[in-house]
Amino acid sequence: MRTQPAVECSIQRTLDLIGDRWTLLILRDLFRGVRRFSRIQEDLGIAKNLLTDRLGTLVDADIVERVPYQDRPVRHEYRLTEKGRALSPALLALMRWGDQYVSGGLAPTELVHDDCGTRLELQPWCTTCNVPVVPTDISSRPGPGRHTGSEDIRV
Amino acid sequence: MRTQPAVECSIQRTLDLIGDRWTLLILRDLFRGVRRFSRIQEDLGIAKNLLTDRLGTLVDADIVERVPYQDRPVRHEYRLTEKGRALSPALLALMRWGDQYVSGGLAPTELVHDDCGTRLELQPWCTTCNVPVVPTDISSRPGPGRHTGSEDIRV
DNA sequence: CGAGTCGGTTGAAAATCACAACTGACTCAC
DNA sequence: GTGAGTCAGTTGTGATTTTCAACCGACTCG
Repeated sequence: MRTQPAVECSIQRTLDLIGDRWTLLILRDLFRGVRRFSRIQEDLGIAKNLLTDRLGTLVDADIVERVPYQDRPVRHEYRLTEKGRALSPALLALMRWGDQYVSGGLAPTELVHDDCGTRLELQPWCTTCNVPVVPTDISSRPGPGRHTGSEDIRV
Repeated sequence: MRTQPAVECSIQRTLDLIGDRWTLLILRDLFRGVRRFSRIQEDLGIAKNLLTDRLGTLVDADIVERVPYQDRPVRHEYRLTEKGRALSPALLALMRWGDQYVSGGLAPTELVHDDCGTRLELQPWCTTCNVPVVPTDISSRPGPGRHTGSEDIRV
């Protein structure tokens, strides 16, 4: 268990929720359309009791919802909520990093823009200048949710 | 330990490397400029033996490098390599998600574009159409690194 | 009726983690 | 030159988590 109190950082808060060894993998399966307990379990090789526990946590956090897909016997599947779907940029960023640095630049799966078929990149975007922004052009500042004098992040 | 063989997915490969409870938090500290063993240790509240282990893994994976910052006694600090710095979009995406859904829309820390001060968003970008792309406009296809018939990802 | 499926629960063994104590190389104050 | 302090760890032990296998209940299908 974490001994420190939660710091004023959304990365920490996020990882406290979904940052364990299995949760992001479960979410990836849900994005892929693998929504049933047994399918996820065999796809990931996760222990059943852990999958029960992790899905419960995700449902409690409103990232995933449990919806019945049949009666007699009633059985449920797990679907991403809007909050869960909002994690797609994070998953995509992890995937693109893995493509470049773990899979040797050869993506096992590419994501493409429906309209034109172009392979998608993921980068910070400035909505004012309407240009992509590289890490060296980024600064940080305290936001409206800042309560204490914690340090800034440089990316 | 994972019982399944690594599947053809860069998310899984990435999470096998950095997807444990502490590693992304350590990387966040390195992005923030917290680079010394004892500073990271007290900032995160991680056990020292675990921090030793995680930093070793990151150095082995060439995500972080161990560089001396003084002699007598020689001491080292940990710096992100280019491979490590390339994780910034993933950290940023997790941070933005946390801002919106865990910190109640109030970001403790905002990232801004140096040139204009606009708060940064992170979204998939189509370099051909020169427009941001929403999840519903994304498709997936097997990429050059695909070896087996694994399933596609929908984000 | 018997076998099979799905979505779990339970219990025990194995792995991992947290915490405290200790170490080595060195500095700095006295 | 002794004593306290710092930094970056290592080691040992007990607590927590994870894994693995077995079992269960509700139901369907043959």
